[in-house]
Amino acid sequence: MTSSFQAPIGTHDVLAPQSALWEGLVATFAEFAFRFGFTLILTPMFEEIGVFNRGIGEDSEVATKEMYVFQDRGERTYALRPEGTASVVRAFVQHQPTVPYKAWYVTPAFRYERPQAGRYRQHHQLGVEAIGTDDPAMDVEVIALAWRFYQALGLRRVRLLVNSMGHSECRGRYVDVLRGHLDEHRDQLCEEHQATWSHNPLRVLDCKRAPCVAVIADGPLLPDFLCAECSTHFSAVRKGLSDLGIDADVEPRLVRGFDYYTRTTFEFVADALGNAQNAIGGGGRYDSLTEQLGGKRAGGIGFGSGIERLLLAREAEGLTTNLINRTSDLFVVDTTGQDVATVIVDDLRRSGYAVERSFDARSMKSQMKLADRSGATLALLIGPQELEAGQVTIRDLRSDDFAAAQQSVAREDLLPALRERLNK
RNA sequence: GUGGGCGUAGCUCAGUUGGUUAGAGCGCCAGGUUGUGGUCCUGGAGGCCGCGGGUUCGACCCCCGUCGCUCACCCCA
Repeated sequence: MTSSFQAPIGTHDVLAPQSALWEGLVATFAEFAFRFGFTLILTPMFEEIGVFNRGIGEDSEVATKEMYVFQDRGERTYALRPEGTASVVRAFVQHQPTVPYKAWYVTPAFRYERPQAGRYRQHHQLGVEAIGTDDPAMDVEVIALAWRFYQALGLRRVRLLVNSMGHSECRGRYVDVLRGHLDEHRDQLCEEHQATWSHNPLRVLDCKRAPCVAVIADGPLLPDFLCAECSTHFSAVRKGLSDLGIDADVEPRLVRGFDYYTRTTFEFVADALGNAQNAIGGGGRYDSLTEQLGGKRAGGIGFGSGIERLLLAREAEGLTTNLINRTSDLFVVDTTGQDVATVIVDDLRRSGYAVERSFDARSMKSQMKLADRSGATLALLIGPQELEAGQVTIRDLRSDDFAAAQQSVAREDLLPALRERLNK
């Protein structure tokens, strides 16, 4: 079929009924964020390119080959947001809200990649940031929010991996030793990293290719290089998680794709997802990002979670129930020209019911069919008889008993009758 | 960026060694007499067979290109 336009590569239109799953997910996350004391933040979808480059690292995979960069008519260079954190931190630096500043967001994120299962050029993230405290209890709170949220989604096969990157000094010491180790084995690295290992040795830890994996396997481990303070911080985070009954596997080779992380880093892996795109969320602490973006020092921690992957993970775990009800309560069938329907539908909606109706003056049979398909519990029938008598016939669409399923009431008695029938 | 698979109705797919008006199921619409859905029956709408070029008397089918979808590597959500 020839169609003149279609959604760009790696992007998707989401229509009902799938979109109802999104509503449920976002609503659930909003509720949890609220419970945990986070307020909503909205920031622009694009920023000056430096906002992203400085934080995530100019030589990171995302910055070098995945960002959507463009110039506007004023020749300013902008980039479409590739992730959620940088914009929030920029807004924090700009507005200086009282600390700790705790914000949640839901946003599209853009990365120019070859699409595949669980990876898109536009994907969507739910996330939080808590800025202005170094307290490990905040790390615990942020991770707990994610964990409790996943539980509420019904996900069971999720593993939490944690690590500590230390602060700049201990990380610096580690990088020196790592660099030495890589230098020793430089010829054994994968092709790409033979050329680039020296520039940013931490990237090699992230490499999935066999040669690099082998070299890293007997290399130095980050947690062994933590200073006393970072080590204490990391212990406090692990203890806090353990106190909450949240199992965390320390993964000493876990480094994440963005350079801004310090101390705590973590990732949530959905084992139900068989493919390589099984990370449903991740995050960490970024204690120097505010300074990198021109502000005063303020420690922060956050996480982001991909909506598409959460939905894939739910599907993979066989979780089919939606988190929010998106079927109508009532369907109004009117064969008298539908002027009555217009008024009754509005009345009912003002009373709080979810009400659907048909258009184009379809036959009764046709309207009943639509009523059935709408999923509504009850149909309200208005034909010439009801119009004449000032009545409405209530028909239970979910009952097999034809006689018991139907009842006619006066228009003024409709609301009480519905309250009884629907129990709401 | 590299590599594999695939593009035929809204969806899932058939389509016989290239042969005339391209099919099915589901979905959609309308009927099955006098106001009733979920089952059943009948009928209907809906396809430049992704696009462009080539081979051929003739192409959905073969060849080339292109665009797109999809999966994997890599990276990540």
